[in-house]
Amino acid sequence: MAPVPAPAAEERLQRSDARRNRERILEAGRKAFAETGRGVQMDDIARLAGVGVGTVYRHFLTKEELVLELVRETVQASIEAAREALTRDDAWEAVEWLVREHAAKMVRSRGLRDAMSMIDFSEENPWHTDEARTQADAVLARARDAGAIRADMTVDDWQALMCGLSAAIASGADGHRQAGFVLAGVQAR
Amino acid sequence: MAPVPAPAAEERLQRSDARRNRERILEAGRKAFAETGRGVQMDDIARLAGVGVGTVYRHFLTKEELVLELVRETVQASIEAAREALTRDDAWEAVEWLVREHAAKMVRSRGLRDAMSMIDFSEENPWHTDEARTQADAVLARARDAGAIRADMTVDDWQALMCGLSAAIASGADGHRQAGFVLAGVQAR
Amino acid sequence: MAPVPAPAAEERLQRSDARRNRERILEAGRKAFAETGRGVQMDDIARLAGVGVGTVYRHFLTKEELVLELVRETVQASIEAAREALTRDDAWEAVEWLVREHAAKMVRSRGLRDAMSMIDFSEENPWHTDEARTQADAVLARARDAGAIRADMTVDDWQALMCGLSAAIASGADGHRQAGFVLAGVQAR
Amino acid sequence: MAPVPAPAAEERLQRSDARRNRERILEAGRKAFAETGRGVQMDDIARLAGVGVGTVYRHFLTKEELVLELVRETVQASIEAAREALTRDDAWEAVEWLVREHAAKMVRSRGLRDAMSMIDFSEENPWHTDEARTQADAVLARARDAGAIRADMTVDDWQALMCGLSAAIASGADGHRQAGFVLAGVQAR
DNA sequence: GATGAATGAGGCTTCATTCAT
DNA sequence: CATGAATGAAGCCTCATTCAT
Repeated sequence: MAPVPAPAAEERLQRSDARRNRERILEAGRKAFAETGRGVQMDDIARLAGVGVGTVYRHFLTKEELVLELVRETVQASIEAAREALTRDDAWEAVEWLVREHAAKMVRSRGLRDAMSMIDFSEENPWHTDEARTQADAVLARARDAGAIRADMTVDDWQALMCGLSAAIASGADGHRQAGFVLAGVQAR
Repeated sequence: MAPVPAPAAEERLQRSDARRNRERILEAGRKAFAETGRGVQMDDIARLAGVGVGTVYRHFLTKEELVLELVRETVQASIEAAREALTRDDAWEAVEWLVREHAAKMVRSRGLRDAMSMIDFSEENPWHTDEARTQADAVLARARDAGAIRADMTVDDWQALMCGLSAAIASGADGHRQAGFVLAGVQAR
Repeated sequence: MAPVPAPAAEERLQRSDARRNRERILEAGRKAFAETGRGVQMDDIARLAGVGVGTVYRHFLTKEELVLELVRETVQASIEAAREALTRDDAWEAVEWLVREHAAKMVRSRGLRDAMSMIDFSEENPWHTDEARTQADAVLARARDAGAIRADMTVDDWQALMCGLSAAIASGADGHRQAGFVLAGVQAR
Repeated sequence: MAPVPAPAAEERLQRSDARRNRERILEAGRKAFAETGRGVQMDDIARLAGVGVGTVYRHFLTKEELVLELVRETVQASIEAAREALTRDDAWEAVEWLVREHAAKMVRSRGLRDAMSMIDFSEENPWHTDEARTQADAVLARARDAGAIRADMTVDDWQALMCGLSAAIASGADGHRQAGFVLAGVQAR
């Protein structure tokens, strides 16, 4: 009787709008960090995204939440990179590719380092999640077993090295060269 | 050279007082950064130093000035470390000692990294001074010539590596291990 | 009286729907005030009512309108209570019943006091309408004439007393006891 | 040697300034509440006091702290009023004077009621302190023993009555008349 | 009509810096 | 010179209200 509109369709529409806005905000966040560094203000991000501040806060409860999400994306990409790396036949090449990928990512957005440093000691540091550590360790373990990298290298070592690499690049260094040093540092022998 | 007129006794007293205050403020700044990281407030530093904020501002025109001085000290120490390193007979040992010295310094005060990152792109970044670069290069050049480190390594590479090492340690990593990776990374072969 | 044209069946449906929604919103408003006090947000009320905020605004142009309606209901109930009271034979009993009724209502929803205080000085304070004052006065006049309550008591006194009683109860006091004090306060002698 | 200035004297000077500012802020708070009710903004209070917002926050950590202090003052006055009341020979007169004093205070600043309602359920509601309750009870106990007021009246009853009286007056009622009703309500018989 | 995402003015609070004592 | 109270611009966040779907 009462013509109930198919909610699924309608909801999905709304959601697609909202999802698009969310994406625009994250995109704005990335740009803003890249340009302004940790000094970014929520209002700036909102303006860049072309939405009101309220909308930013509808999608991210606090500034930290937004930053956290930005880092989560990076971590997620890192996890996927590790998976991708594992498809290589050569254990060392996998490690190499992983480092270069990370370096490339940081070169593309040096601001990410700032975002990362803002939550270094947050309870929910996405780098400390099981998945992030496990995926990285899969690459490391294979390389260790193959005798490609130092036998004593741990995930913690690895993550700290990536952190250092990020900082070096963020400070303006040449990503390719820094990646080279890191690789030479971890290689067996 | 220029014959500075001997200051009156009273003046000298004041000056020594002032110098002592300045030192206490810097010391407080070090502690404050170590404890609170980039969140330090001028009031905190003043309280730690046992002086009023006004006094802090008498010695340092702005917060950035104070931070800058903190970093300058680090850079100065680094310069002296390089000099000290050069007294070693072995070119590689000099490099090794320099890296470990830097790591040790950062372990002692992880907060320093925060101070350093606050002025990364300041016009007057003390790491970019001639003296800092020249001294470091002296150590590097000798090691390069001795075939101890990669032949293509530049001062820029080096400083970025130190920056990365600092960040890695600041993030909680084991200083000794990280230093090890850096050393392996720069070593020839 | 005025012969209203019978609305089309469809229209009537919509109206009954709308009326039902309106009632749900008011009910939600009551609950929300009871739970959250003056801190209620329009979104809370909407959620409680199971409708969107937009719907709340379709029925009430502003938050104040909604609150006003909540108070109007209370006032209306008070008017009807006065009518009911007048059916009692005993003039004092009528007064007593009226006070106890008010107290009971406030005990049931201490949040109402908050709603009431939000519009205390609104132009349209429903307590200030003729009907509210006249009905109350009918009870008072009879009691005055019967020598049951102080001869000098005005409607203004009465309404202020009810206001005070509400506040006392809202602050957590025992409704029965407070009603007792009010009654003793108005009784003749 | 170093001529240390008598700190006591200097400090007292500073403090007298600060104390004066604190007083001006409280005074401004009283006025602001009286004029604007609970809607007062910290900026308004600062402007009224002729100081910057920062100064307000130097003296009161949060808005609630300021409001709390405003209420504390009222409570303190109430405590002193109770002491004063006890100097009367007649137990009933003491009660009467206390009620009238409270009413007079609320007439002088109807806005106080708003301040009070803002912290009704705060953990530190100053009305709930031992001293406030004990002092009031001293007056009540004497009056109870003298048979001047209802034998069953508790401090809780009393405080709720004062709360109601405040609300009634704040709503615009005649303070003298309302006080009269309260007194009649508590009197024995 | 209903929905709820979007809006943005406005509120509270912080903190680098200034200045009267 | 030292002090620390005062300053106020600026940041984060809220919430009544609007409006596209």
